[in-house]
Amino acid sequence: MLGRLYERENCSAARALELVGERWSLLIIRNAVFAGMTRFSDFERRLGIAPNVLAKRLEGFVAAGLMEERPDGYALTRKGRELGTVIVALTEWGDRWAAPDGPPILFTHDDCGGTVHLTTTCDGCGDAPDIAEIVANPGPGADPDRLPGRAS
Amino acid sequence: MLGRLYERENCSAARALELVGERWSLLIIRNAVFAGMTRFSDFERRLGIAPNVLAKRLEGFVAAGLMEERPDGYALTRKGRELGTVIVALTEWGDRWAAPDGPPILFTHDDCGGTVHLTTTCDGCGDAPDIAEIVANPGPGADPDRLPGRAS
DNA sequence: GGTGAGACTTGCATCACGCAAGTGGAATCG
DNA sequence: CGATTCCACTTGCGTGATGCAAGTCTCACC
Repeated sequence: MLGRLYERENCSAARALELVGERWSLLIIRNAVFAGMTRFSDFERRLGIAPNVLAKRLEGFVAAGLMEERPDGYALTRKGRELGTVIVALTEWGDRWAAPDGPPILFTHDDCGGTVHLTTTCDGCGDAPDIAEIVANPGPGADPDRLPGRAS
Repeated sequence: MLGRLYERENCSAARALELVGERWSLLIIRNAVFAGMTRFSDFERRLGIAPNVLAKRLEGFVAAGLMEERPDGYALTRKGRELGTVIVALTEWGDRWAAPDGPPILFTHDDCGGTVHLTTTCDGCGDAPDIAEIVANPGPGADPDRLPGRAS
């Protein structure tokens, strides 16, 4: 968890980054979600992360409800597991723009073995709008004094 | 750009985090993508970010090809704009798990005004698999010595 | 010319991360 | 049973990152 929060931000992405925006956090979550990792020494060895940093991250995940401490390690909660979507989004972006040798990792559907991608879906017309066609608007929890910018 | 890279990681998410994993980075990108922000002082004022940190971030984004410097400010490239998907993913996660007052921001389709969500799509069966049904496998750019974990 | 705004730069203090060594407990082996 | 190994951290310290405040330079406007 970030030492100094993004307090002026009325935005769920900022809330999310307050929990997982520190160095190593999303890589720990990635290993938990997609490699089924639970044990301290596995995270430490595989990531090459310092044990004091890892301990602090895991403690923060437990406090934030992303993980629970068990006798055999740290288990993701549903809250924590659903950060998998963020990992997939990062991976797909990285595949497209930062993977000169092609995608190192492919996400597949456990049931049928098909390749899984993220897509946008419009509830109105059913299209899959490009990012350039998506605009941000205030929602039910909006605080007019704390908008990220010209969200109009 | 992270001072110390995730060199042992053969994973596009890690490559992405090397570019945008620092404090403030994704919030800057968010404001650029969804609020059309380009000017230094707007980023600085709206985010409450220190000018030396902001200058360093923007310089890094230009070097990484996420933005281009223009007479009127910093313009996103396509590479930079497509990080919008990551912002949407973070926002949706935050809406679900960290927005007690409801979603502050709703993403809508510019054309029809419908609400936009991210969904998974399986290329094999057409379903929208839950995260728990998605597994990570080595892809074309995989280096067997540098896998995030039991990616099998 | 004076003023104000924008785009940064600089200097310094505090915090975050990395490294290495260490501790304590549990399990295994001879 | 003692020695060894492994695991889960903790501790102390140095380096790098961030935040704050003041500053400089340039440009536009009056």
